[in-house]
Amino acid sequence: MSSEVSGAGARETMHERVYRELRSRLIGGRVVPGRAVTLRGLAAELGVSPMPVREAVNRLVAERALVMTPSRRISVPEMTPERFDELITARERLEPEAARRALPHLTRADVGRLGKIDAELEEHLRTGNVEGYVAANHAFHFSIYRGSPSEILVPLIESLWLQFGPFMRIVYGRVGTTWLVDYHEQAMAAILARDDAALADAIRADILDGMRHIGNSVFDSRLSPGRPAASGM
Amino acid sequence: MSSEVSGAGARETMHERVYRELRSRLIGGRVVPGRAVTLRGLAAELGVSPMPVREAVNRLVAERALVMTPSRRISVPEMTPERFDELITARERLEPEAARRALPHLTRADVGRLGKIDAELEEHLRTGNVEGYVAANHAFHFSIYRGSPSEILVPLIESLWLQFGPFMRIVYGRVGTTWLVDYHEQAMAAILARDDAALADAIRADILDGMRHIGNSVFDSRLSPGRPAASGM
DNA sequence: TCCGTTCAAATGTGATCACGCTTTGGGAGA
DNA sequence: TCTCCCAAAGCGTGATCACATTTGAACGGA
Repeated sequence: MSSEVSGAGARETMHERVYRELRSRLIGGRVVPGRAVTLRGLAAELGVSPMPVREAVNRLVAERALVMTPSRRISVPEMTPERFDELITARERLEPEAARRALPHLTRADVGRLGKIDAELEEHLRTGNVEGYVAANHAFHFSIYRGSPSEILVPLIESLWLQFGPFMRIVYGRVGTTWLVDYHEQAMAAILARDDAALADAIRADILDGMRHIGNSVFDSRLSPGRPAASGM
Repeated sequence: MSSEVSGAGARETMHERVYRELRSRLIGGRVVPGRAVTLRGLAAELGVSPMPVREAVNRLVAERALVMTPSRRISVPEMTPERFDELITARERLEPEAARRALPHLTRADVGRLGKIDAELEEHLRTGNVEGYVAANHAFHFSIYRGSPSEILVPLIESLWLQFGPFMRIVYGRVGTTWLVDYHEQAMAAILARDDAALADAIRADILDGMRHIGNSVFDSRLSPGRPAASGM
């Protein structure tokens, strides 16, 4: 009778709270790649003991959202061209399929919500609000994917976004938020038309076009998906 | 100077050892879905304190190889038709791509090794050695995928196999190990021919054919990939 | 015989501490 | 001024304990 009615032992643990906080920072690009983090430091910052932080960080390391150096130090992973290329590929393979599977469950009302999110997204783009844009883009994609209850595909995709997050920050700081080709509207139209192939294509195009644009601007071009850069590193 | 030359702090932690042990049990199907596991129980069984077990189990929960009930009890997840279908889809989307990317790095010597693994695999099939078969099949696929150093795709695929493992045990116990259509030889031929499309097709066929056969025999047929079963649960 | 209550055992969670290793910063020597 | 070295601080790891909650079975009443 404290505050929740759920009753069925659904109380949130502290390490879950910490996990969600760190995750939100990562997806929102509010952490700097390469920066080292420490259990005691995070614990002090979040006002908890090192213990829950340990569990949350361990989980993020397992999801490859954080990395551990050979000397067991924790840090936000740097993006390499190879990693970037693999992430694009994984997104391009999984997200259109997730969208296709969600389509039968998406209603006209869902499209309405997507339209609102997309409007906010463009507003953030106009005002140069990077964090807002990233959050809205995340919301747009996962509002689609989560249409179908998924235990595998959507968590997999979330882990990919988690790995992209810290990189996005750098990217948008560098690229600005200018290009904007609107595959989101194509996606919404495809949902209304119940056309799963068109929806998958719109998602695929959104990923490939956006990511390639970002990758080229950061990694000195010449990074074509499916054909790894032959250079060392 | 103790035993390893690496020197650079590469010593293995206890929770890593526990993680690898549990992981091996899961992939090898040496655990029973639905069975509850406890930290103290595992700790006693493995001769360590509950602490490293806690970290290993948390990691496996993060990878969805174990699940946590709402009342925070740990157990090996049961397979549902929906989960099964999603796992097939994820494998079918990721593994051919991983193979395609590995192809440029695979040598004739690698194919030789694959041939040896495949021979062992068929021997295990003949003698009805389920664990041996599962291990050999795992070795075959990942010997291909790991041709290319991968930080994203291969770990993703490993997590999928981890989720399949406990199910396989039941499956092979029920189906026997009879059907055996050899896409593995097609894969090896494709590697020798440097034909990435053919390699991807062989992997895809191996996955879809094998998995659909298994799924049909366990889930009372009528489960076609990409078209979720409409029944409740 | 069946169902509800109760109570002890067992569970995951979080805190705290000790340990070995790595990092780092300052001082001694050239 | 530069280099080397050593000591102190800081790190992740693992052990142990207290605690709230959950489980499971014995018990008593209908």
